[in-house]
Amino acid sequence: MSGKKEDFAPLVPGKVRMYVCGITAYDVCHLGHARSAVVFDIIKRYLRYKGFEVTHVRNITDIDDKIIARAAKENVTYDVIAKKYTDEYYRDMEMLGVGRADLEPNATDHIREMIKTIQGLIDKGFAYSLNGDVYFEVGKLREYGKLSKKNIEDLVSGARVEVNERKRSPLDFALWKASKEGEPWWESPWGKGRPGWHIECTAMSSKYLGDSFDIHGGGADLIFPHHENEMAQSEAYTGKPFVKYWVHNGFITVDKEKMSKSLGNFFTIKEILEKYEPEVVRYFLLTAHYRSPIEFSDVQLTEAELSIDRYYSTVTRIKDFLETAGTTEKPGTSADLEKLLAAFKDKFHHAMNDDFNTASSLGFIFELIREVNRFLDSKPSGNNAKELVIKTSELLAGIGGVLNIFNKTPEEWYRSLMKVKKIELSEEELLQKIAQRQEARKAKDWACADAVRKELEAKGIILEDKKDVTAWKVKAG
RNA sequence: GGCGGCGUACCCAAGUGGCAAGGGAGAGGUCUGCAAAACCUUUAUUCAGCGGUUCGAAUCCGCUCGCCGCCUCCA
Repeated sequence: MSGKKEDFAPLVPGKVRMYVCGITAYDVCHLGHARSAVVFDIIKRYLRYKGFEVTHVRNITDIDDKIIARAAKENVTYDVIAKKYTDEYYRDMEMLGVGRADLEPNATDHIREMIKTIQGLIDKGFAYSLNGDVYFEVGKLREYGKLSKKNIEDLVSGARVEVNERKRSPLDFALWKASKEGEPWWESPWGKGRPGWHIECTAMSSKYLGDSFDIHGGGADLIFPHHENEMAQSEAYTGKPFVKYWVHNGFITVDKEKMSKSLGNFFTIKEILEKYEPEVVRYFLLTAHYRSPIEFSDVQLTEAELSIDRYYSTVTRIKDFLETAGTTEKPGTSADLEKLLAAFKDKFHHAMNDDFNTASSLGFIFELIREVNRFLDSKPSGNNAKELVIKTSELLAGIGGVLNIFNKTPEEWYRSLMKVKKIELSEEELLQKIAQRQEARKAKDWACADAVRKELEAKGIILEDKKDVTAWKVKAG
């Protein structure tokens, strides 16, 4: 609310109530929707990891102008559209590792609550009805504009709002809209109609989280008018502060411009997942701070893929070491690794405590990766060395668990890459080629061995010769 | 016009008062039959520019330039 970072202290100690604006189910989701979902998924996971009991509500708007328009165009009822795109949404989210919210209410299941809130606002003098519509009277709320830091005069003078002559002010916004011919409707004290955009969040958040709660989130483009109006309604209705911390994520940009439906410069999640592994997309979204804009490009996604590959390569190396390390105690150069291991969790917590700095956290992960690689390069052996390496891999997995990345085995990662890169080669064929090459290598027929490697490389497969075996992986990037 | 944000190496990016994380790319090296991976060295005496505050600023203040967002549906 202050527009600054503040120390976090929930209204009820140990419990966090969080409401995040979900989607309007009228079309498939693009990467911008994914960012918002991933950001709040991380916030929830981290708060839980820190021991808070989190109640997360994420609504789905299943009735609004765009849904109605789409339904009319496809000649189906609005609920068919809403259902279809809600299902698509869940499919996308699951791919990206975004968990379900605790409560995922639909607007149309809460018409009664909304009507009650609207009636209350009328009774308190904050709203008025007009030919079956009901409007919130912005001028009645002195603090209107405090979230988006706008004042009413500026808004009025700059108003590009379509003027409805009968509204008392052009800024007054609809709580209830009378239905036109052929539109879906619900019975109300003001006649047949449907709810305005903002009222569902007011009604549903108070139903599930109470009049005041801790965190309200959504994309930065929702600050005005949506969240401003939502807060106006809620505070006018309850007389209590609505939300303690507003959290808004920044945009995805394409050529520096906001990715959006209206500009048409968007990429759907589905499209992107045809070219990139889901984990790559999630990782990419964590490489910049959640409030910063993040530029979408193939270069960025490719770099994310390379980073993840570096992680899994190291995991493989760790696994090999644990399987083959001898029992003779040989310490290796472990000082730097031990130092970092000791400090690692604090560093991670510090970064995440500071407004969920995932980019910084990822940096620490790669510092640790380098240190463990250095340690392994020093050819240690024995149980102490193993323990250090085990501790490292547990730490890495633990952090990965909080961010919900790095949770595959390297084999799963490479299989997944094979699929997404459409490499037409079965694992069986691949192993056959490798065996063939091993024969050649045994016979020191280097030309033949190199030919096989070259052949596979052309298909996107990299071979790595180890002590007695040859491992394969998919070329990242 | 009002409000808000951003500008850090070749690219991405963290850092918001005490000698500039991390990833990618480039160059050289170690290792290897050759590779790959990994590691090492190297690439910002400097953080858009100009002033100011301070023992000390990328970090605070002021101005200038450039880019973007919101003010209308939008994650």
